[in-house]
Amino acid sequence: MELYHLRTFVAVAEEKHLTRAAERLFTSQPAISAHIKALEETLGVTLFDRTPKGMRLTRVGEELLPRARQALAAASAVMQHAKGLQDELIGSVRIGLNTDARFLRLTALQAALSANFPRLEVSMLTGSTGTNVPAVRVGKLDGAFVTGEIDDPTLSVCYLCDEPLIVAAPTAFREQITSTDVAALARLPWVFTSPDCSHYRAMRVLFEAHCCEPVRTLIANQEDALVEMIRAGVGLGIVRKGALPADDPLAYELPVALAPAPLQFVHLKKRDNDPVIRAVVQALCAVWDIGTPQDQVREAG
Amino acid sequence: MELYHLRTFVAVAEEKHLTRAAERLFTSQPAISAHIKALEETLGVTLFDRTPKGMRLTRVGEELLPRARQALAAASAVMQHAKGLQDELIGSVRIGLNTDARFLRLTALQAALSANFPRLEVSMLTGSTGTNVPAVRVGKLDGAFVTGEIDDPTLSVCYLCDEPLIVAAPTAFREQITSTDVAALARLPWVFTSPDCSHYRAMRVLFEAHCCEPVRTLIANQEDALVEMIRAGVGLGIVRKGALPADDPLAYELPVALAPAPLQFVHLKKRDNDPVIRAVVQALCAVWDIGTPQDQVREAG
DNA sequence: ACGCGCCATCACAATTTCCGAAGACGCGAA
DNA sequence: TTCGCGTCTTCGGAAATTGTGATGGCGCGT
Repeated sequence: MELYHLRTFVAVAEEKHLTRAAERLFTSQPAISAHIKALEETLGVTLFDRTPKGMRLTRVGEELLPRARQALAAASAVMQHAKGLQDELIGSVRIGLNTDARFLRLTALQAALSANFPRLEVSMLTGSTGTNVPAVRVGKLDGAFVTGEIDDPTLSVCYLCDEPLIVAAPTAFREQITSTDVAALARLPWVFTSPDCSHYRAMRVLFEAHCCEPVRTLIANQEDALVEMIRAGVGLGIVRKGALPADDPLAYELPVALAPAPLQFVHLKKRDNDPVIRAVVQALCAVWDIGTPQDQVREAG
Repeated sequence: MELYHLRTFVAVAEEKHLTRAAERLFTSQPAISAHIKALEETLGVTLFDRTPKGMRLTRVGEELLPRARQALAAASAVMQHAKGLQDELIGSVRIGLNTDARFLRLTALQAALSANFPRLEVSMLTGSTGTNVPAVRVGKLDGAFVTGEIDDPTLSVCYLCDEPLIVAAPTAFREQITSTDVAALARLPWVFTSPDCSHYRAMRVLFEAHCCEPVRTLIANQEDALVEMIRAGVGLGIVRKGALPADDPLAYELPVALAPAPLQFVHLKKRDNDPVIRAVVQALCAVWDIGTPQDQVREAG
């Protein structure tokens, strides 16, 4: 028994004629006849009395008709519900973070997403550029914030802004620091970031340009931890300019030129057309006030 | 969208593998794949995430699954209900009567029918042999009691018993009746039945055998009316033996030999295998204590 | 008696569905 | 890394189902 049997059953019961039911269902009268016959055979009952004036429901048919309608309505409800769902974005998205929430404008992102896609569940998961990239690659994250150049052909990258980086020094070091010559600074203790972190790369670029290697004092991979270490006098470090207040009494910025690091959002390139990804990218573009996603998403490498 | 799409959808959702779902549904795996693909296309949504380990329900799929189950259950309810109905006799049957209820053992017939077929609606409609036969022929009655030979190839006849017929005379006529010679009796007034009635034929047979024609005084086509006329002294008449009490003070039986009239039940021959007809015939056989229906139903003519 | 409308049946065509094989892909073990 | 395994998808052709138009039977009304 299939739905078309029931559709035909109901149509014939309502029209009381195979001919009219056939017209209503845009098919031929023999087809309708066959449907009814097949249905009667599989159900093992007679649904209609055949009269010269048409088809009249049997008592059994009368009992079965409302149930057939109910089955059709249930099937229709599936279609209906699907129709309602097909444009709505439903599902979950896991976004990896690589620095603090405020800098990433997460509240605005969340607001934009929940306004446009109220049924999308968003998970913001802390991490770092170094951990986020492989997580996106293996599907543990749907997308992630990263800093610095990404060189992976399987990823799509969406540029958001440039993060200015600075060399920060503890106020306690002020008298030891006689010049901002990099080679001289390299002899002082430095707070490292883990190789995961994008700042690590900036640091390597800086010192490799001057052919020197700083003393590795401590490793921190969380920006606020890094800043705290610097302020506590553990050593110098590279941080986002925004992470260090201008009037901080315990640390200050050294006038060393550092290339800014680009803040970006990455996701698997093969999911470029995934509606969830498009939704997130669209929200990001609104939050960061950049153009249409198409203009901004470019291939990595 | 057809039911098999939903069946496959539910099976795949439960088995989480096209392969296993295919086994469960006794079909091939590409067929299952096509079902899901077609369903997703018609619904306009993605129901499953394809993973190397199998199929995982999408959030949308999860929302749709219970509704799909509901539709299948509703369809199954139609089947179930039909199964329950297919052996039960449902409908109505109209039976024509040709004489009084007690003689036809109607209470016993009704009891037998309602015991075996509680959902069968039985209508007992008064009439006469002459009106019943055409009513059965055109379908106004499903079956009827008739008396006398029926000569219609479209009807099936079920013999029930012989009705003894008698010539009844008013007690007031006793002195006028000097002999039981039919020709002499024919000169007295007679209460006729209508030509519809089976007794009419008996009367014609009687008088034609003696080449005489009685005086037609009155016509009654209801047996109790007939008896009342006779008892009132209107004339002689032919009645069922049981319709005239042996000790009736107003009428008595004349010793005239009359062939008994067979009481029978007739129905359209083409409905021999109609379950409703079979049910009625079966009940009649039980009530009249005759053999199986097959043995008793014989062709008319 | 005839035409009309209804449904059932038939043979054949159109469509759909199904199947087996081959391909793509990710995963895990060697 | 490479191979084998299991998964789903796709493909072409076969099989089954469904649909079509013509035909016939039947009852009814003109």
